[in-house]
Amino acid sequence: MDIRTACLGLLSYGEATGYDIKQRCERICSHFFAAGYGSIYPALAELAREGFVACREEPGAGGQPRKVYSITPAGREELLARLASAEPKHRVHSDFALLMFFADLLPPERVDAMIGRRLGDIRDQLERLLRLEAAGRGLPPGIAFTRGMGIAVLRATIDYLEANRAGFRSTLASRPKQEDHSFHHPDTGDPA
Amino acid sequence: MDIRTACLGLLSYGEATGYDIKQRCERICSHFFAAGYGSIYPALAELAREGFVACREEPGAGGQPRKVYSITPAGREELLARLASAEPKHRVHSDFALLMFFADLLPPERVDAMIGRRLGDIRDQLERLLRLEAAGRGLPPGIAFTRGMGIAVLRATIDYLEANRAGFRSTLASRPKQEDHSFHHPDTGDPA
DNA sequence: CCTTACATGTAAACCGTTACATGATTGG
DNA sequence: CCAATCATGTAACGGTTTACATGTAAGG
Repeated sequence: MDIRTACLGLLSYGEATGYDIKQRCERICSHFFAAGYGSIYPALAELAREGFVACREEPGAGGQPRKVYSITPAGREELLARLASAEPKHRVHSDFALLMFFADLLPPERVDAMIGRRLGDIRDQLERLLRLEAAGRGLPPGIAFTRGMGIAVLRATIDYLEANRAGFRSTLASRPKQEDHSFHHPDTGDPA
Repeated sequence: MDIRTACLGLLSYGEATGYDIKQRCERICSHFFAAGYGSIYPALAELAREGFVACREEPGAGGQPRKVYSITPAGREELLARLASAEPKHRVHSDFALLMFFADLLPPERVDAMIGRRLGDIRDQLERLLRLEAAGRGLPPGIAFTRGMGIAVLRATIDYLEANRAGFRSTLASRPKQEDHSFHHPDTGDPA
């Protein structure tokens, strides 16, 4: 699903500026979706060109004009169509995991430090999601569902990292460099 | 981290053809990294040009030549340098979650069906990771660590989905369409 | 006979991220 | 005075996906 659809969807929850959309994303769906201004503004401009959103100009804080976008009936229809034809893909791209994957090529302290930093990031994300309920009572069902899913995954990750950090570190320390642990011949897995 | 580095890393575990690399990826790190042939082959060609991998041609099954790549000492050095300077980013892009996020715009049966399909995918992935240990005894520490992390996250997701599927469905059914659940005025969260 | 697995590669299209460019206001 | 917040946008670059192009061998 592209960013245009996501913006349209976010706008189905109420009008917003490009800036607002980014903030909303970060607050409520940063655990499975991210977008930068460089994607959002052009997306909004195109949606406006296509008539799926309307734009109203307002003087914002400081006298500079701000563009408040709202979804149009045509936009709602389009959103429904796009959601109906979207495939529910799911992909994770984790350099953190990749680095852990090659951990025996790195100094154990660095690996441990990375785990520490990652734990910090995850805890921040988790707190953000927990705060979300405290503030917005009676969240829309979709938002509550994805929030719960995020919390479950984040907690599981924290638990795993905390439970295995020390053991991983000592395993790495006791086996300084990547010795020849076979991984090529039987190609790890199938009967072949 | 780009695909070139990832290929170099995979080759640090033993020589392989482009085809092998893709299979390995799918078997052991598909839960946090993916690459298609269209990325792998050019990556390998460039690494060879730079002298980080060596290429040996062999007659493969069927008489067609296959190119077996192996990492060179220069490649090992380069890999170390790249891993040392890599930032441990982590990003999830989930259209599945996005669709759940906008669930009240979709027919409840479709939402439920998507959850069912997703559960199937996750269970397949989980099984693949579980099989990995049964086959390759004594996995390298990094691989064992990321495998464990994947299993933990996958299990947590399955548990969440199973526990909340029915409730989500009935919530959606009892509230047919996106009524005006405010999400704009207090902007969900902070004191502003 | 047909499909799956093995095997390699190119080119174009599509998308998104990053960096750049600008500017006012508020609070420390 | 400096940093942060609010606010909008463009352009270049980098990266991946998809489609195209080709061919053998084994198994059902």
